[in-house]
Amino acid sequence: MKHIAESTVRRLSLYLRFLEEGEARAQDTISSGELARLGGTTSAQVRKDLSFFGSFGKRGLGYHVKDLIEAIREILGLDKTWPVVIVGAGKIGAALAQYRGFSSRGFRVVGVYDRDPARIGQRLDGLTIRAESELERDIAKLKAQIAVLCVPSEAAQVLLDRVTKAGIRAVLNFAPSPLRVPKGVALRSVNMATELEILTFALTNRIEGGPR
Amino acid sequence: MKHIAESTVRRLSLYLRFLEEGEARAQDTISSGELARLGGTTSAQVRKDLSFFGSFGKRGLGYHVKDLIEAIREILGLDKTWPVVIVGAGKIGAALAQYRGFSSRGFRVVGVYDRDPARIGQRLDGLTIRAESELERDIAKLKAQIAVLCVPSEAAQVLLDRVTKAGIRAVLNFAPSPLRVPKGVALRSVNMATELEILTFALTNRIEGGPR
DNA sequence: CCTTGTGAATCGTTTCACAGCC
DNA sequence: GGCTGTGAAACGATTCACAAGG
Repeated sequence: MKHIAESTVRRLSLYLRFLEEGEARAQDTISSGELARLGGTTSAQVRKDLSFFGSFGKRGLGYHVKDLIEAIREILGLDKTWPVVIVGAGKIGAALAQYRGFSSRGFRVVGVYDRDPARIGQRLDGLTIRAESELERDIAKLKAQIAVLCVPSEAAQVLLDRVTKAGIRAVLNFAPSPLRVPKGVALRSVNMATELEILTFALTNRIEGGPR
Repeated sequence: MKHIAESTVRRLSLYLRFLEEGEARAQDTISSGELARLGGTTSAQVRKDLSFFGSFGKRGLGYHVKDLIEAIREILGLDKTWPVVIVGAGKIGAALAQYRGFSSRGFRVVGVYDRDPARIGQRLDGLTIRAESELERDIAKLKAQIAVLCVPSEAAQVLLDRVTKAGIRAVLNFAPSPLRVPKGVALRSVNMATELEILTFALTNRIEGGPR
């Protein structure tokens, strides 16, 4: 398959949200123009994004909402439930472990891990915080392929190496340090300070910060 | 000034981090090649990024670490302290209110707000959670220009409208719904589910793409 | 008419390559 | 010799515009 830009995938995720809202309102079909208006893009962009993966629409009519939802779910790999482990049960890790937005979209947090004995054994929304030493065994047992890293910078690379050796193939990192991943492992990093800095750049340069 | 790409600003934020690490190790100068290696990009990219804003290097030598730190801080608007208000003191809002990565980089959380009477008055790391009704008065009094939105989707647009009317000019949004901002207000949204979906897309579509 | 799907054109970003300076 | 700064070339993403189908 051709290479797909990250921006395309991000927009597909957005379209999916609008489609689900449409489905909830019993909307039957939707045009590329309407999706574009909702998503702040152009109809040509919507059609191009979808056309990478197939022909889902009907000329003169638009896209059938339910069919397109199913198609995009399959494209994004959301047609199954993904077990996710959260590494680090500090403030951010604990918040994410209880975040409803994950479970409502095909992700299931199956484990939360920390090295601090004071935290191990505490309960978070139906999950018990476990010792970091259990990570390897649990990842194998639970067949988890996705990890969310919420540990301090100093620990991030070591833990990333450990979880990828144990079978994790995708990592969402919240530590504010750049990480190296083995080939074949997907990595995304969210750096809160960088996000704020993009805003202060916009403020000091009086530029508009576009939607992401 | 010419339009600067978001990717450029993001890289500047990254370079700044490496430069600060270099400064801590008493490193005097750094080349574009070294910055590139650290940041996973190319030396030409580093030089191009910097050249949008001026000539900071010396040919044959590289960049003086301290000077470049100062220059990038000024470019990003980090040469002053920005008061930030956090709207919504749920799990994510509370975690961010206590996040050390903000305060260590020129951001000062000056207020945390919630509408839930059970939360109002609770203390978070030296701050007292205040009533959402105080937002307008406090934003004016504290001259805050940046808000971090950590409220449920349904409330996000209403609160965004309120804070922008009160003087906020940049918003970092964690609610998973698209928002509209008035002209002249910068907005960035971080959607945790979308980040995970980009990862599941990568996992699902790893057809070709090299040996493992 | 309406709207999709898509080659072609445009626009923006990254990489190349080298002149200029330390 | 080493490294920056920068036009030019290459690459990639978005927008245009239109043929084709409901």
